[in-house]
Amino acid sequence: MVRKTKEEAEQTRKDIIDAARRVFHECGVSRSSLDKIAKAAGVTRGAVYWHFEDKAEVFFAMRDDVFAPMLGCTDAVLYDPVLVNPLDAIEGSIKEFFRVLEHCPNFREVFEIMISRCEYVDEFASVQQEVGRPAQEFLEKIERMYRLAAEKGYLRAGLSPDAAARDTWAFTSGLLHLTLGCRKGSGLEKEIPEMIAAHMALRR
Amino acid sequence: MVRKTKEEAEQTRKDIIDAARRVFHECGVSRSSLDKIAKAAGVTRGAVYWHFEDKAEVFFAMRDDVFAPMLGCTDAVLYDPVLVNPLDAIEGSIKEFFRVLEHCPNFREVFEIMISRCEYVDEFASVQQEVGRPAQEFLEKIERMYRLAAEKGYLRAGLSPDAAARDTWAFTSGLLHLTLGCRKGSGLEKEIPEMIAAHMALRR
DNA sequence: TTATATACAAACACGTATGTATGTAAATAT
DNA sequence: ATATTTACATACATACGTGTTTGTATATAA
Repeated sequence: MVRKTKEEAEQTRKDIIDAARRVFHECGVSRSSLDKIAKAAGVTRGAVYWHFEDKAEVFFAMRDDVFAPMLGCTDAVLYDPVLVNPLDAIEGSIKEFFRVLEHCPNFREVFEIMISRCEYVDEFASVQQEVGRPAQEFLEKIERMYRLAAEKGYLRAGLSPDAAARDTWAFTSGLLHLTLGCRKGSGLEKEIPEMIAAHMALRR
Repeated sequence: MVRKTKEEAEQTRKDIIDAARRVFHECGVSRSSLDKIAKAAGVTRGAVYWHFEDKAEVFFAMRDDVFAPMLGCTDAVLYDPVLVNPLDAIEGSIKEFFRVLEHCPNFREVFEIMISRCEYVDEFASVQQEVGRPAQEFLEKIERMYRLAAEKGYLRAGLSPDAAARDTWAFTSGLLHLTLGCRKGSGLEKEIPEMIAAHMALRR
């Protein structure tokens, strides 16, 4: 049998994305040939070329699958109305981010691919810009939260909300890279929540 | 003429490393064929294979060329006896790191290659571990400096030196990735010194 | 019910990267 | 002065990845 129903076809599309994530993670993006991916998904390159233009499009599909849900998770905490102190919201959302990263292998794999298994040149150069946008948005979100915290009197006296935001921004980025990159498997994950708590304690 | 003197041969070796840095930076490591590198250096692949085993060895040679000098630069400030306050030493050495990064294109290119133009799999998987060691050493160095600062009474009361060190560690890593990665060319470089100053001010 | 579009598999053509083997002129050792 | 390395350039064989084309059985539309 060759022809599949629409639902079956949609499933193979998902299978390909799933396989791509595994192969990208194991071989790196450039060494992941479409044939490897196809075989990992139990199909041939024909199926891959049917569903996607080329490897870059597979990559983008894989990324989009986890990026939006991840933002949803953290924003849910960041804007949780139960948290009256914006500093609690910031701390909670950053903790939530790393909690998801640790417990959801799919998310973790995609982030690891993007951080240390992909070369940002040519058709992937744009990825860096696209990663830059969420990073920029994160900065703007916590800037607003810090300003709110300052208005409500929760921010330590004498602290500039914008400076605090940029510091937290760099801290979070560094923590992400350290935990997924060079310090992977060093037990750093266990210390992350207290590092975040200590970071926030500095500005309370 | 084919045969060169020892000095000339050493020069072509350096030429190859120099060309490799440029090509790696432009094309990414995986798409940098040895032929591209050879042509950029004005030689053929024969010369490259004479001086190096394979591409990985070229990569490691290129990296070693800048890593040691960079550590020397930052340590010189970190252990400068003129700076009696260890917090000044920490602030100075981090600022020095980013100053060198901004003003020395060679260093900058190598760091950009390692951060966003190389896939850490297979023969390059070790690179991540090797990058992890300097990162670990940096953490230990500033831990000692923060403890010293605490002993001397320069550290803000109630602050744990180790927690402060880990926070600074993540902050520095994040700043590096943000300035070389997704936020490149966004004018972030100008703000770096004041971000570092603000970061350190939090613990004085 | 027949026609057509779909969802792939299989085959083809092409370029490109790699490692190695061979050739060679000049530097260096003897 | 001759022999032997050295420092490459050139040529060869092989493998691999890509994009495209063709074939085809079946789902779906008409």
